[in-house]
Amino acid sequence: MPRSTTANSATMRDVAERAGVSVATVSRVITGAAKVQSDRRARVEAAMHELGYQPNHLSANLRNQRVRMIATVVSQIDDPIVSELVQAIQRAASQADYGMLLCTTGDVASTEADQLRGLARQRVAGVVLRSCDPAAPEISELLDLGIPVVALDRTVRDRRGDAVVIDHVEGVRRATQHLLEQGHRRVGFVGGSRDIEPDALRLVGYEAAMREVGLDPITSAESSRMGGGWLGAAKMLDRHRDLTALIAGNGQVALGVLDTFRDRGIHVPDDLSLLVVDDPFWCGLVEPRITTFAAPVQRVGSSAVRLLMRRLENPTAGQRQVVHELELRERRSVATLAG
Amino acid sequence: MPRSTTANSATMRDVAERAGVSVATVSRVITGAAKVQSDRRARVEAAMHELGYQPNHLSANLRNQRVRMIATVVSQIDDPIVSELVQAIQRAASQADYGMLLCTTGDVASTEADQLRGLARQRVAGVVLRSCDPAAPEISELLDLGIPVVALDRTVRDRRGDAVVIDHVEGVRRATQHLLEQGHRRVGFVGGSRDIEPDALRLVGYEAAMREVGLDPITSAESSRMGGGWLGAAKMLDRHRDLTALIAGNGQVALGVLDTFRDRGIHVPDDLSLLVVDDPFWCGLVEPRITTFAAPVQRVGSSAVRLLMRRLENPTAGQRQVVHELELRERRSVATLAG
DNA sequence: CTGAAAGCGCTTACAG
DNA sequence: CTGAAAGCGCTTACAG
Repeated sequence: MPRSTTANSATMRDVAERAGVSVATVSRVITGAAKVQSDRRARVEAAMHELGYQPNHLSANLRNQRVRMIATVVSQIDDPIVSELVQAIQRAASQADYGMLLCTTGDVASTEADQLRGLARQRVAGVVLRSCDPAAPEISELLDLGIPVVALDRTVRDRRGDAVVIDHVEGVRRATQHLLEQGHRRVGFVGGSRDIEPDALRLVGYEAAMREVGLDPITSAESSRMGGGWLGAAKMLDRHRDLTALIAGNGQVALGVLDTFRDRGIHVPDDLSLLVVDDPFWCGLVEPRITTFAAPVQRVGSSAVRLLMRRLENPTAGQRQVVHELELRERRSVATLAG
Repeated sequence: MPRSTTANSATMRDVAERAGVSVATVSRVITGAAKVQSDRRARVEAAMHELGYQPNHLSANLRNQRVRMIATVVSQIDDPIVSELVQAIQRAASQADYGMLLCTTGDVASTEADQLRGLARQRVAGVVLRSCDPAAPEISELLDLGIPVVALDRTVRDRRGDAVVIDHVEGVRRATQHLLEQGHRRVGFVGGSRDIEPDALRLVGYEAAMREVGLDPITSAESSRMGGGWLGAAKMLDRHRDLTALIAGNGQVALGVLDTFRDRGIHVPDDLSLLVVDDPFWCGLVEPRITTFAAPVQRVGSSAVRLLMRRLENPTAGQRQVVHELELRERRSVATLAG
């Protein structure tokens, strides 16, 4: 008869009694942390089976002062790029035998702070943070508790954490150069909000490339969502009728840009060339397939988990930063202009 | 000087000492579970602040025998429908002050079993399960432990759990009727795999609607992914040259169907009408915008969390099932045939 | 290799 | 309203 107070749930103690061994031995069998005589091991395994024993990690967590879970904090996941990223993180975590807690912030700093505070209380093993508030004190509190934080794609002020960096400036610089090489001169950049770090950096990369060849940048930065792309493209096309190519600063904005194109009956690439930064799945499926410059999202996600796991194993390891570059995925949305 | 053994982390005991009260009082202040004299309360709050105290849920979890986390188990999230669903679940959980653990199974039964076993060990508060193996014994083990399981969109054999059901049969029956009402007779259904419950049910709904009016069903069920739609549509178009409309059985399959259309230069809706079951965001954005029949995904997600919360509050409540219907979102991909 | 025992940091019945 | 104490179910140094 189990003595456990939790309804119909055997404990290690029940198993130990049934197998005629100590709870220490049962624990050793389960964790595999130490050798146990094979006949005792067999008795323990039989007892576990007979009792339908399910280990209770709650107590192990307390004892070990850690949960085998990492947290991923992002704005929202109903953006194909983000869900691809989260998926990659989840897979990598799962392979390392860690669960993944998903937190969304809607890019609202106070929500992010709430989430981070909750993660501290839960003592998650680590957090992958695509932050909207680099200076949040909650980040430091996590670090103070010994919970590693990996900054993903967005800087964090507290420099104790590792980081996965995407080189947006250089990537978009090269993206712009790609258009210039195809003979385009009047190239506009419909970007996301300047308040969002990667979007701001992309704008910088574009401007750099244009200025390097003595051209005036033509930019818009309404918002990082679809509506911003729609509005930005509309205004830009009104003001600059001689544009031959547009760069959409991210996947959401690109959807809006395409909407504007449709409103006006603009055909890609005959009327206007289009290059998208980021490569959501639909860019490879629409007609015409869209040329993109994109980070290797899967690898970005697994890098983050790798950094986290490394620090979990060695909390005092030197601070590390992994940089990923954007890569050209050439498709059919960019026309080559005659000399 | 804190006595805690965990590095630089104050415990309730440290707070109690500093405030000159018992740990019980500190606990009462934090949980708000009982009244505390206001001056003592103030002392406790001051002490917490001075020590930078962060409550440690690990111990509370053990004591309470539950974590304030629910788990969501789905195949993968890089499908817009699934990420929308997961997002909705995450939001609803967050509003109820629960965290959300995300598990993906790739629709592989053994992976799902592993995940469920892990959730049992972690003693999550509840699980929202879009299962690929209705008969998995791990589901019963969760229920045995008193962990509520809500079956989402896919049946679970163990009938102790609540369920959120989507009425695919009736929905697709009506979708098919919608096409018939527009004058179509030769309507094909490019569905997902018959091994996946919702896809199988959708096929049934289509066949029912066709037979009701004395028409022969024309179906394909290659796989539930994009490739299945591509192949299925190609074969079907080869064999049935007189088709006037196609139904794509889910969003992934629809992408493949569109690929086939592009390969063959088929224009929607002039050459062929298209109706998609499910409404991933891109259906409202492509040209022409695609008419769909879809479940209210947000509400499906929040229903699941509501059922879970209800059962958490009252574990012995009667078993409940919430049914959602597919709704028509009429756009421009279906032509009306004369006659 | 094995067991008795301490302890992880909370919460809550119990007594006052 | 408050405190002392038990206990949640494990893991692991310690002694043998």
